[in-house]
Amino acid sequence: MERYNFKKIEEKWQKFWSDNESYLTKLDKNKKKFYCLEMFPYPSGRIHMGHVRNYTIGDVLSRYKSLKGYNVLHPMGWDAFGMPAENAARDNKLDPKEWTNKNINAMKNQLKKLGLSIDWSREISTCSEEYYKHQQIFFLELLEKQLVYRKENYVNWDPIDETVLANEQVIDGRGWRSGAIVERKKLSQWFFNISKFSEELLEGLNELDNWPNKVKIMQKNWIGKSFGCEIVFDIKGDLPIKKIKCFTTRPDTLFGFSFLALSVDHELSNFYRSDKEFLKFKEECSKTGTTEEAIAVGEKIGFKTDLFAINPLNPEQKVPVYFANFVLMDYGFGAVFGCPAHDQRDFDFAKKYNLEIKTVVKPKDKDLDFEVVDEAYSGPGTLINSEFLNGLEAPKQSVFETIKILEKRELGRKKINYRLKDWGVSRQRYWGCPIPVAYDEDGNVHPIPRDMLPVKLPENIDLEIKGNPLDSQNEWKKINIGGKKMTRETDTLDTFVCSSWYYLRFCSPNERGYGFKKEDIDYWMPVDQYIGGVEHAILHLLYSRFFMRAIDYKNENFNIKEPFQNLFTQGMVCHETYKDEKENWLSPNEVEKINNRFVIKGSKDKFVKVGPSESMSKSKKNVIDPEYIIENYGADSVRLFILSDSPPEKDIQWSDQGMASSYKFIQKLWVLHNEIKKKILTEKKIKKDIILEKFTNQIISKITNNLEKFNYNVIIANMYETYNHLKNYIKDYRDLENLEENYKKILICFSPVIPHFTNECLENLNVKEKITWPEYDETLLDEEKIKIIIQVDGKKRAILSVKKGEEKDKILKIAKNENIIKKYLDVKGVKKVIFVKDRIMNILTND
RNA sequence: GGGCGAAUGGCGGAACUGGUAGACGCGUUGGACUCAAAAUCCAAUAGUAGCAAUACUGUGAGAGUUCGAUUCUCUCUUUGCCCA
Repeated sequence: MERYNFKKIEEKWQKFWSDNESYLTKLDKNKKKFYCLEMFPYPSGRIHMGHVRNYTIGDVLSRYKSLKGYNVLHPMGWDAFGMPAENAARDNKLDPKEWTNKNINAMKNQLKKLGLSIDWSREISTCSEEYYKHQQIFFLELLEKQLVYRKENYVNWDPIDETVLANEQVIDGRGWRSGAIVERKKLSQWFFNISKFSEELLEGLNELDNWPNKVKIMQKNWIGKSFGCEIVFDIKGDLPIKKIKCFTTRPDTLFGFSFLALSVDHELSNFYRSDKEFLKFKEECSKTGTTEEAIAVGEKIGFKTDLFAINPLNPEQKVPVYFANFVLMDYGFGAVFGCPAHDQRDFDFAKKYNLEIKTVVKPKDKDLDFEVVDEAYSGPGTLINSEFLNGLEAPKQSVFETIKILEKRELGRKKINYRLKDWGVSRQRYWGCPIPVAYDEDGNVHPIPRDMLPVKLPENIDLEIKGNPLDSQNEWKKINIGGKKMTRETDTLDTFVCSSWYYLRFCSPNERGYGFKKEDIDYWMPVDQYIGGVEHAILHLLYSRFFMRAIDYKNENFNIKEPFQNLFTQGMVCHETYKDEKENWLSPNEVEKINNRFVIKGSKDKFVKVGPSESMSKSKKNVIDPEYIIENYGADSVRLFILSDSPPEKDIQWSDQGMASSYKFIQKLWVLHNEIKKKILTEKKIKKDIILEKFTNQIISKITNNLEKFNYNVIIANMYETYNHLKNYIKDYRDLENLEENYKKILICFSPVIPHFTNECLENLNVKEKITWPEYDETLLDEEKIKIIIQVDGKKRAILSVKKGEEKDKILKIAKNENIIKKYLDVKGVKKVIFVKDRIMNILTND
């Protein structure tokens, strides 16, 4: 017998699948569809273990569903626009397009070596003109529906690179590349009006029964619906602004009002434009950063104006008006009323500027003279020191009642506020989808006519130039629309736009006129199972949910609101981290283990510091290259290992021993297969053995159920179990009539995980017909003899083997005769017997 | 600070609706094969006591519900993630 030659056999089947177009999918209304989608990769050039895990999980599901008779759509594409291409191109003087396409080819080959059941005829790449043309059409449609608009907005500006930075590119207030101190700059930007759908997106979460709860909670928090009140404050002072609007969730604490704080970007700031002190303060504020976290952690500072605000519930009270760094223009109206006693942020501010701290809510268990001293109290309680509001229950009753009073006196009104902001989609970069509009001489926006689409990216451009690369393309910028000279928009779209609709494109990848065909969408959508990393829990998933609604807004073309019916978020692949004595990261292949200690390979005595196991990342060098592993162990072994050690939703530790043992398992299976094959081909077929029949049924049942529940790690255990059992079984039995049939069923059960191996085995057994998922016979799952546990006073004392369904009295009689049970009963005597049929008998004594 | 989750042998992890805790894998130990090693195969492997049968303890800690709790409830500890 030959050793299992994974290289030869895996290549053979991959070629077979490709030559026979085994995974080509066609719309077939007579068949039930199953759309299995994994988040598509960024074409960095090499796949990593995270991809292996993600796509193996999806592939197991796709193969299973396909064997179950579903018409499975399992496509793959490339999230191909974005910064890395631009950076790589600039650093190596390459064309981003070439760089990207080269990477795509390399990664595609790597993915193919994993033996994935992907319909490659549907491959899409978001950087292809064919793809982004449709995206531009969607953009213009959204523009027509007024779901896209332009407004001025603050961005993180890198003054050295002359470019806009995303929040994650700002590290400690400096640009990640240039190291320049990042400034806040106002730019005119394009926005998608996602906030229009805040309520719908929130409501829609209720339909998503098969999404992980934590993802739904994250989205809910992100949308951040809060119930509160809009209050108008009268302003006293020398400025023409006499009223300021404010949003609050706690209008009931108005009697604790001691200052009014405004964002430095509030319209009132216009009156301080020439005030040097104010400008200095504003600059100070810009250093705090724009993230909410930076504001919460940072020191609260303010700039006092000469103005006073009047408490609407107590016109006698005048409080100072400040500009403060912790108030954001994006939230509410850029103005908050300060109630130091019941908000920690306001409390810190009041302490710093010596403002009054008046307690107006007391906890239930405190007296009326309760006073806030060291920290703000924001819990529930009863209103005090609040005149006509006294005694109300905070916050529920008091908020509600206060709003009623404010509304009655026309001082404010009930308002629901959402934290979700509109989605800024402008990026001042080259490698993205051009925004298909142009401006006339007066700056008016004109959509590019459909017949002039796509707006293609100019080629051979110089990326060394600072600033927005498209802005320097003077020739490209010129366009003539309807006889008028215009200038093109030079911003490109956020790459999240590309990934917000790719799942639709997979349904109609070759449709020319429009992004998709209705007929295809009606059949394939929604995605039945979406699989990807939890890091996309908020933005990508929320944007996709928005996009689906936006495309259908005012059209009502399809009834699907939610693109992803089921969501599964897989865990990360982790590995120990290593460092040398100079704190430099070391990769696993620079390290070896000698006498249980890690040393630098070949050095014998240069010890290595072993750090905690962390998610594989290039920066920590704790990566294992999938291609190397596939070369050495084969795709089936990697698939087996990546599923085996942990539940798919949890992180998995990479283990070389684990990987090796998966490889050995395939080899052992091959040995067993050859033994069984020999039996099938040479022995007589005269005995039908029920034990084998039952075992097979049990295994089918276990694997089927575990597949349905995503317990993929348990499936691997089931496979080992099957091997162990079969191996022992085969020794004692010969001339079996039902061996072939049962063994084939078992092979099919293994096939979603190790498809190359099982295909080879089935071919060995001359299987030519199309295989289908085996059914199991429920009646064969039951044993007629079962084990029943006998407890005395709740402690297990014996296990009896009895007929299934045996009656209580009979079992009790047998149990009482068991020496070990007798021992206990003789002394104490029986008080009560608890009996659950086929499960357990608990004998209680007179203790 | 808030929200959500997690905690089971030396390790990763199993355990259906409350009913034999530790499936399966790794590691470890012993044995077989071998001149030897690797590979492979066989066996043992939660802890304590015991030659053994067996007994006791045991699912982060403490309480509760129950004939019976890894599973349900409460409090606490540690830890992870998300938001602030």
